[in-house]
Amino acid sequence: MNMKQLRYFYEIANEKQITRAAKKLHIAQPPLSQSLKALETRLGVQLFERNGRQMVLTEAGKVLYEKAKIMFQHIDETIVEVKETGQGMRGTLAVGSTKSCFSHVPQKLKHFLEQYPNVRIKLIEGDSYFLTKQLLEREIEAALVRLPIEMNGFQFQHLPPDEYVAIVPNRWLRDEEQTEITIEQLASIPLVLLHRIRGIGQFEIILSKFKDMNLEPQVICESPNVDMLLGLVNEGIGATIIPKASTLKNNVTDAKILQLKDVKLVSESAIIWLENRYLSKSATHFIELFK
Amino acid sequence: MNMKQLRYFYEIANEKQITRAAKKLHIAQPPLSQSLKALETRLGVQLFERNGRQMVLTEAGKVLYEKAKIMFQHIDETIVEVKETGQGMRGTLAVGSTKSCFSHVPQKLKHFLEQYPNVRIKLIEGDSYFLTKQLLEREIEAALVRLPIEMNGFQFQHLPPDEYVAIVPNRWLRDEEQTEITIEQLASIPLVLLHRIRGIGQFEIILSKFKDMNLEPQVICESPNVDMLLGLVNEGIGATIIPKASTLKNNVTDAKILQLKDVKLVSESAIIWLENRYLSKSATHFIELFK
DNA sequence: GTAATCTATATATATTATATATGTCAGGAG
DNA sequence: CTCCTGACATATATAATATATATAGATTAC
Repeated sequence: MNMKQLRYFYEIANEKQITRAAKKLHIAQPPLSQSLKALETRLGVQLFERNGRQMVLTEAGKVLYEKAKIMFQHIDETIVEVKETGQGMRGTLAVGSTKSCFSHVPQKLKHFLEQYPNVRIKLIEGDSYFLTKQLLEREIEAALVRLPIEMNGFQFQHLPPDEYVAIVPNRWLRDEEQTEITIEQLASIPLVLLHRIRGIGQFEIILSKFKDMNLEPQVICESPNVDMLLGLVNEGIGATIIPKASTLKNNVTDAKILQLKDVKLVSESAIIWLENRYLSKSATHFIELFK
Repeated sequence: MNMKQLRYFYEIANEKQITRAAKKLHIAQPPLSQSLKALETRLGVQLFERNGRQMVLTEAGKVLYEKAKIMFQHIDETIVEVKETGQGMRGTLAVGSTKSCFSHVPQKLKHFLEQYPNVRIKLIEGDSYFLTKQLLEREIEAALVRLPIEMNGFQFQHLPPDEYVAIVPNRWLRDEEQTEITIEQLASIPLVLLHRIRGIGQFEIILSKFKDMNLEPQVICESPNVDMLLGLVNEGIGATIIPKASTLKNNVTDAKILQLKDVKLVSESAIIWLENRYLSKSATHFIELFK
């Protein structure tokens, strides 16, 4: 079925006259007569009664008229939805974040949803390796990860730098008011550290700091999961060194957050996405928020 | 929006490749590329990601794909419904009948509905004048009426002829076994007779029979409504002369149906419809049953 | 009965859709 | 790494379709 023919038919039905409909449609009358005839021939059905100069819908014509009305509505809706989706005003945006970067997410997400209330967010969590794999498989469009990572094929936008802090169980603290700790002191406490499953990352950077000072830390546990580490710390099993933003409101309970005194250890994180690939407007808008 | 473009888009989405879609659509590849581009331009939205040789739907493309699927279904349904309505397989058929002709209706209607189960019948009742008016106003497409009527502008099909009978209350009957009555006898009984609101009809024909025999009937009441007449007869107020088919199963209770002995009085009735006007296929089918 | 007005038809023209030929780019084999 | 294959994109030519103009036929109003 041809949309133009259908719209012409619809206008004739509204105007009950071919000539008047033609004027409304800004075309001449003969092509409109022909168009109607062509439609009737294709459907094998008479759509109008022609009594002299009166054009009255037949039963079949009435059916088509009602159906056409619905169809036009549907088309209009479709156009709006498709356009809005294309402009990132609507649809689903899938993004990922490592646990240690998640602290950046809530605020940005809030701003994003204020601006684009019809966009639905799909959030997934995982380590950098998993997230880059998800990116390549197009399961997500952007991911927040800790640097360094292998950046080949990705574009990125740095997040605000994030100082490392030590989380030390109360039993190793000298006094209540302590706010700092040295690397040397940390070397004497059992450590549980972040370590991604594969590739180099923060783990190696932290160890190098000890090595620079000829210290040998007691690493008793490593895990890619910040929550697990903090669980161990809260149990008093050991201390950890993590980016400050990884400490959320309620995940440090029986330990204290201390600044590193004699070293400047900064964690770089970034939002990354695939290079030279289609990026949805929603994703573009989301990434924009981090600039 | 253009249906052809939409169907092309849909096929590309299915085949995930323009070349393959073009083969399925029996067109060359370049016009298909152009068609897609034109659609994207018109919507102002990218519908596919083109990564090398891969064609993957964008978010907006997915939206359009799903909407298109629904739209095609709707179109298919519409075509079937419109065609069926045009062929009289579906829709509403409005017909009218006088009360006195109604006895013809139930059986025919049964046959009709067996053959066209998706057609809905709208039945109205009224006198000939009302029904012809309804025909001219296109409220009904056919009507069963008693003849004679003014046939200008109508086509008709005769119904089986119908003998007049007398309905006489028990109090005027000589014996239980009586099955006939003469005009002369009827002239001595008060009569309640059918008489349409305007125009000539059966009333005049019946009176002429009395006049032919130099008899003066005692017409105490006339009405266009058979049921009213029979109500009066059943109350013993008078006798009546009506076509036999007007007596239904349960509307003659305290009176007896007697044949007219010395005159042959036959009522002609017909199904009538507008001449030189569009007649729906349903109506055509219905009228066909009376041939 | 005649003028006015509407639909239908015939033919010409403009627009659009499609085909052919060719260019460009990405991915895979040697 | 280079060449080859296969896919999409572009340019141009041709076919199909839609539209316009002119005109005939038909019906209503005066």
